[in-house]
Amino acid sequence: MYFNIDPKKNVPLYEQVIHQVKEMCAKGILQPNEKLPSVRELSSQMVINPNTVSKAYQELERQGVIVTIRGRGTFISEDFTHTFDPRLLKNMKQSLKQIIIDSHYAGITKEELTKWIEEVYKEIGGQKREN
Amino acid sequence: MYFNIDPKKNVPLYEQVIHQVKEMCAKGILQPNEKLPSVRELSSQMVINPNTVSKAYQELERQGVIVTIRGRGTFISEDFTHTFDPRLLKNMKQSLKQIIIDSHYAGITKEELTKWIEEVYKEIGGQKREN
Amino acid sequence: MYFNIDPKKNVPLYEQVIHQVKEMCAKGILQPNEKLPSVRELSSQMVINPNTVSKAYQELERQGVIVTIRGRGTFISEDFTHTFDPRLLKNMKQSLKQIIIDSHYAGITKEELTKWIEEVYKEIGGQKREN
Amino acid sequence: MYFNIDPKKNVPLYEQVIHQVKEMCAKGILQPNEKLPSVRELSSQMVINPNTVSKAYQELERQGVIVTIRGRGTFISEDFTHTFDPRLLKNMKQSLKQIIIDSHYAGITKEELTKWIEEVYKEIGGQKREN
DNA sequence: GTGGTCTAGACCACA
DNA sequence: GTGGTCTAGACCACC
Repeated sequence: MYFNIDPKKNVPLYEQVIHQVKEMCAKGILQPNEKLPSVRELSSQMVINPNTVSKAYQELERQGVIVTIRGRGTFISEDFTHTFDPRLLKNMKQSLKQIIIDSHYAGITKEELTKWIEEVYKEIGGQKREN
Repeated sequence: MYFNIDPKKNVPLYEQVIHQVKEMCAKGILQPNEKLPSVRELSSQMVINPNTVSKAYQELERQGVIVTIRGRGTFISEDFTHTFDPRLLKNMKQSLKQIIIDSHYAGITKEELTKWIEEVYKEIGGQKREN
Repeated sequence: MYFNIDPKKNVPLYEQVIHQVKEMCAKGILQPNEKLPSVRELSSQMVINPNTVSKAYQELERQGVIVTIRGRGTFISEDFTHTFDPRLLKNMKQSLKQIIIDSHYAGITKEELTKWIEEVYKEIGGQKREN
Repeated sequence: MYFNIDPKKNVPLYEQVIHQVKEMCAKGILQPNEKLPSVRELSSQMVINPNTVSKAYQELERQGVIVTIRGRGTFISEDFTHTFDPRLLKNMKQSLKQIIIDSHYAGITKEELTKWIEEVYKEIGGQKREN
């Protein structure tokens, strides 16, 4: 459980935590039913405010990525169900488009970008969550 | 020159303007040396504050997308030169990774995502900026 | 942390702030990782509008001189990396040429001007930033 | 008489004209008593507004670089006398300091900067105005 | 507490 | 007419 958090980035800390957890799940580093560190543990380990970790956990739970069982702790959820939110899809599509355009302005060719994407899928490929 | 701005989105207004201009340039709707609407014009057209448009224009100029000529107005740059900023590249790569993971969680397959990307490139394909 | 701002000068206030911060960094008065006064603090201290300070800070961050950490404040960067922007170089060269010509018109000899330059380098010499 | 004017620069056009004239004088391209093109001539040659040229000429005359003789035209002044304006000196010194600091941030060493200065003096060296 | 965004409205320099 | 700067004051997200 190593977290890579950079307060200098303009991405909010709590979002970085969310991203990290989701990434580790996708890569299979975190397995379903696995226990996550407590809010206090994680916050002291990362040297950030407990509220920040708490907020991240809440959002992760809202997204169905984790579940907290009162008195027992927080766990990776066993049964992740995709939620087809059309607005979410639209947003992702738009973000993707924006990145493509920006990369285009930065001189990145379609081939390079495709290579990047391949790399990401390779990292998470063997551990595809298919439930 | 139709702009689509949504004040309800959590993306800042001025960034939305930036995105739109860059997208229109990439698609060829805006051609090099073409005049953009004046700050006041665009702001009244979009029903937003002139300062907001101004901020967007200034950032676009910083990125080299447009040039402003004193007392005359703002124009699409004719000579866009890519700047290889390693930090920028890293950020884009990370954003891309995040979108892929999020899309993965939303149940989007690699094939679907690749299709999306193809679509974007098709839109901007014929008008590739090649300087 | 004493700032000298002159609203009567034709140099914009926010640029004066930028210059001052960069000068203090170069002289070693401000050290890497040191915290800068908050936007509100500095603005009330200088009796200028917070937005003006904010604009200066944002530009300084863009230049890599400072970093802002969300909810914590702004700090002098610890790792300043030079960016070789050819346009920037050209501009500086031209400004320099102009000053030399103007000083020439004002009757300043090459020797005097060289002495001025020596003085500036002496001020910042011992504290050279060597990222 | 070739003028190099770039409306895209953030330096006002009329200042660019002033700079050019002064530079050409310093280099000896323009000699004392030499006639300058009329406002109309120059403005049409440069494709800029006559008012802009006029403003430049007025400022040049104020600085004593040129003289206009009603009905005859505008000429490079024969007897240029240095004006020791302490405020002007202070401003130049400050501008110089700022350029040095900025160049320092851009990774330019003292040696490089000195070389730049040498080059400028070499250009204007043989034609030093000493009256 | 921090900075970021936005608005409204003013003034100025430039062309 | 153009964009640039500055102020005053508001609201928000983040920590």
